[in-house]
Amino acid sequence: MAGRAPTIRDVASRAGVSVATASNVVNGNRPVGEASRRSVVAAIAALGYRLDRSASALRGKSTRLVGMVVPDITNVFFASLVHGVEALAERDGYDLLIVSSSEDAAKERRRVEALVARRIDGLIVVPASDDSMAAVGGGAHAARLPPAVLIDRGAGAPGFDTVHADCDAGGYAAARHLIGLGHRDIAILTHSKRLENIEQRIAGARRALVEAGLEGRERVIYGGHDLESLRGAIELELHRADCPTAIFALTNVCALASIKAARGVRAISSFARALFCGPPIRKIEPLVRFRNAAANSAQ
Amino acid sequence: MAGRAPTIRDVASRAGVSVATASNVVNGNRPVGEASRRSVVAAIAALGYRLDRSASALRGKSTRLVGMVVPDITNVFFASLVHGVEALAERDGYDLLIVSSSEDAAKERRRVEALVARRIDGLIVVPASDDSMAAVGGGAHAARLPPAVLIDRGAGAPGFDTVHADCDAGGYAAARHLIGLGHRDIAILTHSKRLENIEQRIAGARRALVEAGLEGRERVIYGGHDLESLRGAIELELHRADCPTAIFALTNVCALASIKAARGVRAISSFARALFCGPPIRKIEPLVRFRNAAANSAQ
DNA sequence: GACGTAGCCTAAAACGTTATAGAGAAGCCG
DNA sequence: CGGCTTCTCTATAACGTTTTAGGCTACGTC
Repeated sequence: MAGRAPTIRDVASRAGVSVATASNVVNGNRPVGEASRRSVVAAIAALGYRLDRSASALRGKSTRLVGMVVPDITNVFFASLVHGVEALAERDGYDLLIVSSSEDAAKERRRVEALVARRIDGLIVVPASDDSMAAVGGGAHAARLPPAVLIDRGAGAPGFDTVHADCDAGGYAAARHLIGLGHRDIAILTHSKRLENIEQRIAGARRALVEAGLEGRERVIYGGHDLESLRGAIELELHRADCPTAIFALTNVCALASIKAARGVRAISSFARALFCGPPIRKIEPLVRFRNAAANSAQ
Repeated sequence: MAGRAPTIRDVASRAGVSVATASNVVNGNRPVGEASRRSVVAAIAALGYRLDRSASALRGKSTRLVGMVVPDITNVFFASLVHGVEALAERDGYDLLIVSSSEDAAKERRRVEALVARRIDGLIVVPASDDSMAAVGGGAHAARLPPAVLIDRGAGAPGFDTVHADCDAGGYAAARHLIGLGHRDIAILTHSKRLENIEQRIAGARRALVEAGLEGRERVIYGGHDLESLRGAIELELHRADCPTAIFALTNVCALASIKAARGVRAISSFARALFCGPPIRKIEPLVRFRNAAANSAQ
């Protein structure tokens, strides 16, 4: 067995062509004659050659690496974004470097710099706040950013491509829906973070309320980014005598928190209760086991 | 402004030391005298130098890159794993390359090879099947794998470190719990994939049933990996005259499917219904908008 | 004073690839 | 036939870092 992995040099010499030609076969950068191409392909197969992306990244102008920053990979909304990006990246031969900002602008900045140090070809960010990425572009020795696109937040930030939802229209539609169902006391549950995204959803909802003559009747309830603080916040509201009859949850986490809170407030019929509203199952110790490779191989 | 990013050469010459010394200051590889260290640090700050990880990866023996393969990042169980790994990786200065295998062993293999081409320092995999990773190690020109650990599946695979739950004990505990609640007709919902993980959970549950004198009364229901096929499978069961009174859902996705199915089967009281059991809200078009950097900057 | 050792430092050779500049052959046009 | 273009190919210089091998100084010991 060969001690070290074959390099493009080995391929070239076995195929009887220059290193440059071998390289051109591998990455189709420049056209190569049919005869040369064939012998290079054969040599690659015979040696089991694999392009070393580290070297390729250093010398070439592309790393075929895309960086992605999300506030919380555990949130299925962001996970879905990652999923979509990953699929397209794979299709085009890119690999995805995913980092988490934990909704923290400072950490986001640090992580972006780490990605830039990897010479990523492109950057996709769900910013921690609307203006957090603006800071990364500036400064004396600012990280020279690759082409970057902001998703979900920071819509229209100068210097970036952005993709975002029309939150005003969404908020309006959601509120209209609840009003149409006959609700007059609507609570709006959201995270206590100044985000255009959120404010526009609220603005849209308010517009619908005003149109329906319900001006000022909504209550906006703020919680953190975690399920539990949101649940606590909305639960407090649901226990009041004049509790709302509907909740407009501004994000998926808010919706989950609302459902959790509602379960505790009203009775739910027996079958479903047994299934998912019963007393929590005795916490089963995960009983996690570790086995090491040496032991595994020994068997 | 400097046209190109400063290199360690620039740092060294500004600090009046050799490149090797500057490098040693940056990565603490070998001790450096206090005076030299200071002037290097000062030069780094003045120039805004940042280590180029591509070059570092090529020359050095470590890339500070960890690869991670999960079947589906959208599944919150795997997302949580990623979250934990990412946190530790960041703490230790590693970046995480995450790829998705889509529960497909062939794709898993391709993705692992792509990661190896990046010279990752380590590999963490939730295998598509118990033996899918065994194949990657072998072969004539097999990908020379870095230290790798298998999570959740492929427990005890030779050549790998593995981390996994004690599924038999878990299945036993879950079934005991349901039996304790008085259930005699228990359905087991799971994915139709041959996985030790799953089989041991079923075995554990069966053990509990046998102990309770309920031998053979369980029904094992198989669905795919997606919510909808699982929901369809369990719903069929729930509509039978002799429908089970409890479901042991073998994974989180199975549990979600069970809940979805159960909602359609029994009435749920009004308040909760309005919240999350009402007719689905009119699908609100996301109204996604794109804006490009040029336009954003022009404002 | 010779010698060994420890501590700090440097020059230069890698690492495996891609980009550049240009060479040689073949074909076409006047 | 000279000059031009086109096509294929090659030799070689990067890319920015880390590692290797060794050199110099200072210090203690015999």
